[in-house]
Amino acid sequence: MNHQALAAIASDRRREILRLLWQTERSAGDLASEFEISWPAISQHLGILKVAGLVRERRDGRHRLYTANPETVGPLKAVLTSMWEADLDRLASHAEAEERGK
Amino acid sequence: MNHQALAAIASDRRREILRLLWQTERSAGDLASEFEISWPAISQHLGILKVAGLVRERRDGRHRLYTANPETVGPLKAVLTSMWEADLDRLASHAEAEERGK
DNA sequence: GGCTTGATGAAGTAGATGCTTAAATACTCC
DNA sequence: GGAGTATTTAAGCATCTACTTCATCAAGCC
Repeated sequence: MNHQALAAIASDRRREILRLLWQTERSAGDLASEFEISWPAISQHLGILKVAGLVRERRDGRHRLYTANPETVGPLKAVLTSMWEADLDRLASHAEAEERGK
Repeated sequence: MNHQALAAIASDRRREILRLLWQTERSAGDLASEFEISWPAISQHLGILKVAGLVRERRDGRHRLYTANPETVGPLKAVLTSMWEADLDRLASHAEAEERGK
């Protein structure tokens, strides 16, 4: 565990990315299509996660495939899992509020 | 565990504060004397830690005494301990570098 | 080679963060 | 109640962060 890893998972966006990459390997573009922000933004987050050692990159033709690194993410699993649940709750209540606000 | 807690411990300074408060109860001023930054800066960090639920405040006369909240810090203990070690290592190597640089 | 697709790099910007100093509040003691 | 001490609040500033758009690079296809 290092500072960069902690800073990396302190960001909502990067936790979302990490959650997807924990489940399955994905290309940067595939990943970007899940979010409403630009490709370069995703690319920047991936760079931060990579420097922190939380994700691994593998090249396959013109794709770069990313996965969560079990070695480094493993020890954080408990924290991340509880955060992911909190994220989902938060998203749900946000959606409800939007609904009410209409 | 909530977002605020994670953001709170992502800061080097706040982890240092939390480390001191994990060991013993301290007043804000006592705490401030351990650092080279101003009292208000410490107060602001304490406010963030308090909102995150990581520290508790108790008033005693004209002092306000702070402690780490075992309920919320407990689950983070593993992460924090490893970070505290990393912090100490980092400080040590920083000091060495300073020494060499003279 | 030249075009297309997948992805990163570079430069700029708005908003958040960490600090500062100065002013205000809360409590005690006389 | 007035003075002094402990601490927070307010306002302002510099730096950092997350994002944007535009430019560039790398690999495969014809």
